[in-house]
Amino acid sequence: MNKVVVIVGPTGVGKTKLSIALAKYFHTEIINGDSVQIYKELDIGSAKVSEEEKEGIKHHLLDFKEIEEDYSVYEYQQDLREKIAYFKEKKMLPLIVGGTGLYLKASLYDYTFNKEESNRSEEYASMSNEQLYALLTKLDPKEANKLHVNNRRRVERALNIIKNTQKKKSELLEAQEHKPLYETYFIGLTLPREELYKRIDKRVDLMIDNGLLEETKKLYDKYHDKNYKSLQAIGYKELFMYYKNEISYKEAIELIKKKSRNYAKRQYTWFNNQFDVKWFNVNLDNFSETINDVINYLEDSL
RNA sequence: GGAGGAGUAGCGAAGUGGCCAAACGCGGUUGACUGUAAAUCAAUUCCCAACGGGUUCGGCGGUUCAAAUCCGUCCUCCUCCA
Repeated sequence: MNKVVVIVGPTGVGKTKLSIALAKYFHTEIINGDSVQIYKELDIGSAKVSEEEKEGIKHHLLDFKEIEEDYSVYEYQQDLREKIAYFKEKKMLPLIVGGTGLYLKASLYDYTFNKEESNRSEEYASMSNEQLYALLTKLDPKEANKLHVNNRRRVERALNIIKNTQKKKSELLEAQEHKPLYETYFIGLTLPREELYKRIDKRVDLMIDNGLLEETKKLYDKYHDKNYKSLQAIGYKELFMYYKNEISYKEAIELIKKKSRNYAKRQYTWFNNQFDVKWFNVNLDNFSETINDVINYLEDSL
């Protein structure tokens, strides 16, 4: 089985910095595992690596989709697997850096998506949560049991799958084995919660200093009448609300910080419960020590 | 110095004798996750050896079978008049 290294961790711990060091050490390149950094034009707000920070290391699956493109796990899964194969061919260690749990899980494990699944139907729009849930309970009780009535998005999705494939979603899932496809080493970076939150808050202020307002304003002028999902990302969504005069500037900034903190927490939940992660405490005063710890661990394990 | 108003859980804010450990919102914590995932959703949030118990509603004291709610007093804050 192919060996793959994945750097995970909440937003703002220093994954990017570590990834560059590892890429240099292992003479390899970096594959992005973040659902937002995939998009062009979302640079500052998504904390995308700058050219300078890259230090000449090549990045894949980064900054390559247009804002208006509808990219999802399905495409990512194909792209990432292709990349891993490409790395193998080049005899390079696939080094993935990312925070999007589902994208990684779906790609590194044997998740199967059916082509017909994707079409979304509008016919449910007028139905209440309860009605939708009742319908799902009738068509696929097992799936309904896993979902909460209020999770409308998921309930609708299950109904669409049943409609498009003529199969129960629960059956489609049960047919899969969820086995890992690669010998994956999950490296996790972590910080005490309070410390992390402070860093996240500070980083948002820093983004503003680095021109987040200019970046978002430009996007707003271009796309404000569209509803692209790429622009639902933290930072962009809130600033758009500000430009639309729905909230004040101060509220927007506070919201961005809060959403980022909430997101970091959700990332922990995912990584802790979905992957077998080897965690490393980040040494803020001496990051190279953290880098060394990781390298030592990988040298012993790989 | 005088007149009025206010002090409720981490914050905001209901409640004005029993159904109050105290609505609701925010924030926090925990969790779910197979095509919107930086999304969506759920649970929990005074303390504990927890289907039970212990302490709360600025402090102290009182009335009452029963108080966050009534009375007295003290403290703090706000507005107005001097």
